[in-house]
Amino acid sequence: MIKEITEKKERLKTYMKQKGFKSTRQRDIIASEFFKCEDHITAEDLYIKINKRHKDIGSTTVYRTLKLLAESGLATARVFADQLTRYEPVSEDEHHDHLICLDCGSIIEFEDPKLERLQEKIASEFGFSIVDHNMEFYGYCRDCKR
Amino acid sequence: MIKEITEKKERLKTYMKQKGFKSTRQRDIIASEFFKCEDHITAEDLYIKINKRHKDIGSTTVYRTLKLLAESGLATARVFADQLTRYEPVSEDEHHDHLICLDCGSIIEFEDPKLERLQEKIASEFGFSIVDHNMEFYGYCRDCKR
DNA sequence: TCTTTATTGAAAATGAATTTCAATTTCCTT
DNA sequence: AAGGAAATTGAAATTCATTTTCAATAAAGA
Ligand SMILES: [Mn+2]
Ligand SMILES: [Mn+2]
Ligand SMILES: [Zn+2]
Ligand SMILES: [Zn+2]
Repeated sequence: MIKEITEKKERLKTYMKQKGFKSTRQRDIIASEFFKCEDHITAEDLYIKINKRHKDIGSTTVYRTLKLLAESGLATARVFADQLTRYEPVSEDEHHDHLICLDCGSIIEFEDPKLERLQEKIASEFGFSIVDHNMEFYGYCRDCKR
Repeated sequence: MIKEITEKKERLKTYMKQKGFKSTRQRDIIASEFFKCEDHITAEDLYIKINKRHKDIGSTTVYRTLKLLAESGLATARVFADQLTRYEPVSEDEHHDHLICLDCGSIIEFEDPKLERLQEKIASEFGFSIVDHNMEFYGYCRDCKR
């Protein structure tokens, strides 16, 4: 197990203790599996992965644990055009947005300070203060466009 | 009835004829009500409005008609953070994005060519060609922030 | 008017996500 | 180590928006 994962699991443990939540075998397995799998996974897909080795862990618990991870700040929930809730590990509090390929489904992450600044500027013109935003581009990735 | 609405209903009729769809009393009433009501309405809310005067029109038909309007290009479907599908009339093919107040729920529309250009630039850096995008800001409007 | 075909509304189905609940587990406190 | 309060679990039930099904009805073209 990679150091980074151990670290995240430690943070989860701390969060749970602080909240009076209990550490369980299920949460441990689900969190580990989540941290080492690809980004933007749905609860259902993570459940399918976990269910191969752990027949006794129910999908309800996977849903619940992903929610817990999001609350603890270790994961972020996102909803793209297919309307499914997807989770990704939080990468050192660095914000990013997404390019989503309509053909192969691949997701490219990017981060652009200029864009963020422009957003702030636009919002301020309306006297609006941004708490959060949601931005995705849909189209075709390099490989999928001809 | 305003001229603009009559015009839109004419366009709908043309679209339906071209597709072999039939003009019905229900579609006429639903489209009229939709075109004259506030933007970003859900099927359910439009149904509630219509149901006051037209007890015989079912919600299923409202769902279906809004979908038809979107297909015909007269409406756009949008999904914001509450995960409900909302519809708004298409305004002379002018694209816009949204500022959504987390307190009062008001929605401010804006349009910024600079932002659009920046988006294209970012996408092209990844060899990605944008077909569509989705961008909303969540926060507090002028009235709701203190 | 006749006839084909689309449309309608009610009810049932869908599917992701949440809730319920009895049984089990965790983790304090003795 | 044992006891016990409180949280957690998995299965099943429930929710809620939306879609599908289907028999009855309505539209439109001949
Ligand atoms: Mn991401
Ligand atoms: Mn709008
Ligand atoms: Zn692709
Ligand atoms: Zn407000």
